[in-house]
Order: sequence, then structure tokens, then C-alpha cells
Amino acid sequence: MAQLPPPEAHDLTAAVQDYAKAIYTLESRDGAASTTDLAALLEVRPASVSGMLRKLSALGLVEHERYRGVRLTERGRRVALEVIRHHRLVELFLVESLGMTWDEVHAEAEVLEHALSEELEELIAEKLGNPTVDPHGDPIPSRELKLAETEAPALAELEPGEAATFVRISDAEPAMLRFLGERGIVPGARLELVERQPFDGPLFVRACGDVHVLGATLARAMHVQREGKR
Amino acid sequence: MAQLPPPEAHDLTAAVQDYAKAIYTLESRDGAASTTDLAALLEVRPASVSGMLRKLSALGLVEHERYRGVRLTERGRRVALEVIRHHRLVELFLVESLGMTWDEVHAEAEVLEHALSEELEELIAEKLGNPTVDPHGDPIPSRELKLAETEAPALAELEPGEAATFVRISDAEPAMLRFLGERGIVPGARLELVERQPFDGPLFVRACGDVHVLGATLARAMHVQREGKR
DNA sequence: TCTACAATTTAGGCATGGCTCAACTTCCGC
DNA sequence: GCGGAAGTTGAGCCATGCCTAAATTGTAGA
Repeated sequence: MAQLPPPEAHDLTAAVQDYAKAIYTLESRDGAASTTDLAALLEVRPASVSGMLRKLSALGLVEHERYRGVRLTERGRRVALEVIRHHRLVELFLVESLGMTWDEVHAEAEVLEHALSEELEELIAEKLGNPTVDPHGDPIPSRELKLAETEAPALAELEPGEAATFVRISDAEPAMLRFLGERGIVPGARLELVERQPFDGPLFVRACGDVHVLGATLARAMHVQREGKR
Repeated sequence: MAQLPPPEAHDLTAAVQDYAKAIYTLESRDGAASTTDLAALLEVRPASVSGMLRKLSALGLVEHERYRGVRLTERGRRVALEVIRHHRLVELFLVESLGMTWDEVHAEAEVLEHALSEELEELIAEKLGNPTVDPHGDPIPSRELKLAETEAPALAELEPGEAATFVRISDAEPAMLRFLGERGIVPGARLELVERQPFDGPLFVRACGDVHVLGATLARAMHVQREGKR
């Protein structure tokens, strides 16, 4: 009988950490994580996911009901949040301390998140003043691994005339980030929906003094906090 | 026939990079690297080294003469220097920018050196002003992978009465580093050998205004630049 | 209810990078 | 010049984490 291994992330392989993170993501989005969705997210075959899920289950990180997908255990959730904390701290650090642009940091963080010791994590968090959001507006789990979940509607859900603050966008699409960055549209920016064209058409958005034309896909990726009508 | 893979370090596995670095180290010390010495340095079995050397050879990183150890090819040397540059830049960065102590940075750098992209390497080098030595006094290979080799005798080789500047010590012994750090003895410090006890006994060294008693092992690990007799 | 199809799991392989054990050079000292 | 120690190699094993192909299960529609 093998002892259950300790639950902290740094004892686990990078692959296991990636699975925990992916399951966490899907769980917060859909309530559960299916084999197929995990395979798509991690860009591996479903059969590989099946194999890994058996391993995660043996590690006590997930509950696996055959043919029904998985859910993280409390321990699994801690592992996922630890990795997410690493990822987002690194992203912010690269922007703040090294001047990297916000479209480059995701790929770097994807690697560095697994190479960070707890000591280094703590030094970085201190250096940054224990920040609560990363450069894309995603919340950073606290040292105690509490995550401030925020509900933020997509920009695409606003009605013409509504104003809002841009609060968050996925870090996974460098091209989108570059596009927005070039126009000065970053989290914190005040936006105002001027007009939306029908049939999933582009939005006309006032930001930074100019009116920008943003495609529907982009407008669904951008999340905002409503400020009330004008 | 497989194409020879590209020579740059970031395409190679961490294990291969570690071997290249270890071979480089042994080569500069002994002129060549034997399987047994590599095994000792990397803390694996000689048989495992044999297997990996065949692989390095197939990658074009080493010339392997049976029963004669290996030598790095030009390409292998570049890989080793790239990894060493990463390692030493990271060490200095952790000390300078994050306030980590010099006895902790080796272990961190050992992991991070493999996770660093070329872009990040460059940003760190810039941030540090393209430094030429790491916190332990080891030279940092330049961007073009030129390494300024310096001959520096061990402190143990000084004669009583000689003065010298402490220039370098291995990063691999945290306990030594802590011991010296607590006494303010870091590279750049001016030392003066007061007395040496016979039979490989301790040395009495004046540094930072005090006379310190340093064991023979420590005195062999510390490298100095002579300043002339007093 | 049955059946088709999509989702999932199992079975069997492959590459990496370790390990042990056993056998084989090579070299050095006598 | 020969025997043994040091050094080297090959054969075969293990775990990780991915793959493809083939079975199995669950479910939704006729």
C-alpha cells in the first residue's frame, strides 16, 4: 500500500499540475469536466486523458465517476489554485518588473509556473505588493488560495448607450491582446458602447477618446463591469 | 535518416542540457569528461551516463572516443554555455531583483535555467545591465557565448602575509555560502592571510576588519586574485 | 424498445531517461 | 607480461505520458 502522496503542487509532475488547472477551469465554466473537453483544452487525445484521470484519482486529486467526467477534490482544488497563483503572479511580474508585453507573458508563464518554488512565489508576491489581479484582469488566488470570483458580463452583452469598465480578458489569445494593446485598451479602461451592428456584427465602442470597431468574437472575449446608462 | 536537430539549447530536454553543462564543467577542470566523473557529478549510475552519451553523440553535441571519455563539439559547447548563461543570469537576478540570499539561488537557478526563453534571458540581462559575473563571482557568458575564463588561485595557496581579493566560490555549497555570508565575506572582499596551521589545518584570514578562522576545505573552495605581499 | 452514434475506456505501443546486473576493455603495478 | 582494478558497455527492466485502434457504455431518436 503506497501512502497517499502529499498534496502540494510542487511534488507533482507538470502534466498533473496542468490537468488540475484544466479541470478547475472547466469546472468553473461548466460545473464538471468531461474527458473530451479536457482533451480539447489540453490538446491531447481523449484516451490519454482517460489514463491521466486514473492517475489523478489515485493521487486523490479528483473523484472519477466512470463515463461521467471528473470533479476536483478539495486537495485537487488546492493544487489547481496553487498553479493558477503561480501563473498569474508570473504574468504580472513579467509585465511589471521586466517590461514584457501582455501578449507574450502567457506562454512564458505556462512554463515558469511549474518551475517556481514556494519561496520564489512569496518573494514575487511581496515585490508586487501582494497583487489581486494579473495583467489581463484575472484574479490572483491569495496566499491562502482563496480566489475572488467575479461575475463580469461580456462586452458583447452591453446595450448601445451603456458605459462600462473593461475588467478582464483571456490571456490565451496573443493576437487579441496585441490588437487591444496597440489601441490602449487594457483592463481599467472606460468603454462606452456606441452602436452594435446586427447579425453578430461589429461593435462601435468609445475608448480612450476614440471610437473603435471591435469584432463580435473580440467583444465576447472582453469582460466588463457595468457603470450604468448615460 | 533523421535530420540533425537544431543546436540551440531550448530545443533540448533538460537532461541533455544538464549533461552538456556537466561535461563542460569537467572539461574545463580536467581537459576531458569521463563517464564515471559525469556519473558522480550528475548523481546517476555510470551505465545511465553511457546511454545518454550515445544520445548526445547522435545529437552532434559530443565526440565520444570509447574508453576515453567525451569532448564537447563546438555545438555542444554552445549549448553548455547557453545553459550556464541562463543559470548565472538567474542567480544574479534572484539576488539583485528579488533579494534572495546567495546560498539559496543555486537550487532555484538549477530549475529555472531550463524554463527561460531567449526573450526572457535577454530582458533579464538588460535589466541587470549585461552583467559579467554572478553573485558567486563566476563569469557569465556573453550574449555571443564568450566566457571570460579567469585563473584564480585558491585562498589555500596563499602564503602568510599575502593579500588578495576574494573573487569566486562554487555556488553548489549553500552551507559554505551561508557561513561566509554571515561574516560579510563575499566576492570583492579584501583578504589577508595571517597564518596557516600545518597538516591541512585552518587558516587565519583577516577580512572585513576581523580575523576569521577558515577550514582547509573552505580555503580550497575560495578563489582569490593576488594583490602582492605586504 | 431498439438502435445508432457519440463519449469513454481499455489494450497495446513508443520515446525518454532513469535503474541493475553481468560482461567486457584498458591500463597500471608488480 | 599478467592479473586485477577501474572504467565502459549492453541487455533488460521500470515509470511517465503520449499515441492509435478497438471495445464498451450511455443516451437520444425512431
